[in-house]
Amino acid sequence: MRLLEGLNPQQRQAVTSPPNPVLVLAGPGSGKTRVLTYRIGYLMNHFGFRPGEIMAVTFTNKAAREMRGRVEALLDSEIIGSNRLRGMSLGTFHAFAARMIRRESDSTSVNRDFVIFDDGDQHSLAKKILKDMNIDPKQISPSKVLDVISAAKNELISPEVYLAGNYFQEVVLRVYHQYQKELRRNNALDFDDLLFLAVQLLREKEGLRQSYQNRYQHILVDEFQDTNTAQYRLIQLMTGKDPDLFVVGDPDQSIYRWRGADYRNVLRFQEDFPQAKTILLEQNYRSTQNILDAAMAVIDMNQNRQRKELFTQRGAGSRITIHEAYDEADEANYVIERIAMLTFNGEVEPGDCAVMYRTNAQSRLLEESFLKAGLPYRLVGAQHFYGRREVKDVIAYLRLIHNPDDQVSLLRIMNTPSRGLGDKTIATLLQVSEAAGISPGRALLGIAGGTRTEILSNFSGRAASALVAFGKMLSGWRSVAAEVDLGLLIDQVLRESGYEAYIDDGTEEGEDRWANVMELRAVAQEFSELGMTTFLEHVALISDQDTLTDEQNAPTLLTLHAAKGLEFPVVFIIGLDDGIIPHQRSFDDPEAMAEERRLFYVGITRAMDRLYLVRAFRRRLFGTSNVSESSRYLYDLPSDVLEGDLVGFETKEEAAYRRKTSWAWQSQAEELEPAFRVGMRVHHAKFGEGIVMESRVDHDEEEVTIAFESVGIKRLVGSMANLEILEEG
DNA sequence: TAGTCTGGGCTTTTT
DNA sequence: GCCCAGACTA
Repeated sequence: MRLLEGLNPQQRQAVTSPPNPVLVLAGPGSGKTRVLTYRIGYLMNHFGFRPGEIMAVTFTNKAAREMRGRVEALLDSEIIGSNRLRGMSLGTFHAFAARMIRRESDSTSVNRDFVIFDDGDQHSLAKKILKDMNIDPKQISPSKVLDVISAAKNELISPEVYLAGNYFQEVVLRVYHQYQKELRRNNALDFDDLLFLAVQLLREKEGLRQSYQNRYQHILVDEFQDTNTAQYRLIQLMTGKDPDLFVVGDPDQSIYRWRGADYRNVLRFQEDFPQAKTILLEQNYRSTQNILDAAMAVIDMNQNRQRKELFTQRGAGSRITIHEAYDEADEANYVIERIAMLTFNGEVEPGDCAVMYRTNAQSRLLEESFLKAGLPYRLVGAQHFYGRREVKDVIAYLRLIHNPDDQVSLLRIMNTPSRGLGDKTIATLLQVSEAAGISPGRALLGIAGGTRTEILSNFSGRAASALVAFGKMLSGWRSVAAEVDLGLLIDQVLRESGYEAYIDDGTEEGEDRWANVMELRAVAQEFSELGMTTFLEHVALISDQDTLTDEQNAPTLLTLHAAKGLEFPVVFIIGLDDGIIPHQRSFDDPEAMAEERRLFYVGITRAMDRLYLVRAFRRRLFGTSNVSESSRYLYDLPSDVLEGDLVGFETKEEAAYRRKTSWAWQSQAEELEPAFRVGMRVHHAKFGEGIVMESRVDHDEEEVTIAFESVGIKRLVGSMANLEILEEG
């Protein structure tokens, strides 16, 4: 069969397995997407299954899109023939669950217009609940509580069965109850609810379960190591007596434990399906052998794992460069210089390069250096498009039009832009609508329609007319929403709400914001035919990765987490200092430490040709600059695949000695003799007289902290400030 | 009701 | 050192 020609023996074995449970342990770059797509093709082509009988689940929209494209290409190609993809379920767990719930909404606590609450919505809800319970959010943070609630939901623990063992958990339990109640009142679900509810539906409704089991004869799961209990259960409930389950994953790349993912589901799978065949994919098509050797040396230090011997036919390739910069600014500059050099020689394109880091905060200096050098870059994550205030505002307007019970959206935009509906008016509205047993959004509509005069009587003249005006606006939008397409609706909302004037205020920032709103409008326009429900679901389930495009030929900046699943010819991993990689927060938890190692492994294995591991001798953390230690992982790398200034010339002990004496840097950056001492009286042209509180020599600058009599404490650069010493102190 | 001040906290964030 | 949220003030 020609379909199988391009596959290696292990891939072929996986693709052609009889329709029984199969577990594919796929090393990085081993062609796992290829195996999945070919498996789908083989199921149809060889076994003759219809696309409607097949379900393939991924974790990200991007992965789903990619797989769809590749299956389509395979089907379109001469290998298989005509396009027969119609009817196949191919998407994320959450999208699949949302569709099921929408269809079965009659048996749930929400109706089919439900909205999906994102992190921000969840946060404001949790905060409100804590406030209502008279709990200081500084004592117990809403996000911590939400984390625990999320973890419970991932483990399929409802508030009814949640067991509280201490005061904090008591609070969690009470918030959890209230939180679910509020979600219901908002006709909303959070991400975790989607999975939980889908599991509940399948569990409780035998007919439904039967029909799903009958429909989906073949289930394929990508990134299986990232499944949580709810997702595992969902898959289990979907498989009938004679399951054909094809799961692909790599426990070594499990980096989302803290989100409930449990790579032990791989072991559970082997227990639950003892007949399952396990296939190892070890041949790598991405990286050079040096990179693979480094990766294996790192990951092999983890215990209790199935080892994979990664190999490639690409040859040894370049050595891995280890570089120690002086400090984080120097680190950023090194990366940019290197990229400039590589691209100048024409060896690589700027877009071939990626810079990876452990924490988002590390991107700032990189960005600054890129800007200073006048070079473009692409940043993944952080303030992504759909997280921007103006985008969320407009979406909130749409959500409210779609679902007037959505109180979180209402509160977000009710007075944005300000229209005379202050805190007091809003608080009263919430109170009286609750007393009337309706949502505040419905109350507003009632007021505007003149049917709720008793509610209106609670407000003074000015507030009342503002409420009526807003209610009329909302009800007007609701009636046109059914008639005009999304783009026109958005235009009308922006105009009538005053949002256009509010955001496009003539400043440069305002222009940017307005451009974002127009961008959103363009996306909405594309959804005009599919409708508001689909559009809102799309924006709720979208992620950072989805907005990553290849348009711009520029280096990519991203976290190690965001890098999973991607590959680049040239990779820089920065911040290889103990405390950053591995992160100090993980130090006291062996499981977390194992995950840090996997994270580094993921980073290494993104590189195709060149890998740079960079660290800083000095690093500023929480404001103070400290001498930092090399990441412990650097010592695990085999020296014969390395080159650079940290290789071969020192052991751990020598490194420790060097740090203590810091001789290495004294030659490069001559330590400045401090000119100012604590207690000195000084005079400054503008600030007048003051006393030196602190003086710190950092690299080639002296930073002096001075308490001025007139303006208070200022921090100045000694050589620049033109300070006159009045008294030696 | 909007701008300014202060204090705490600070990892990752597929959906 | 920097950002965000909530308090405070004009």
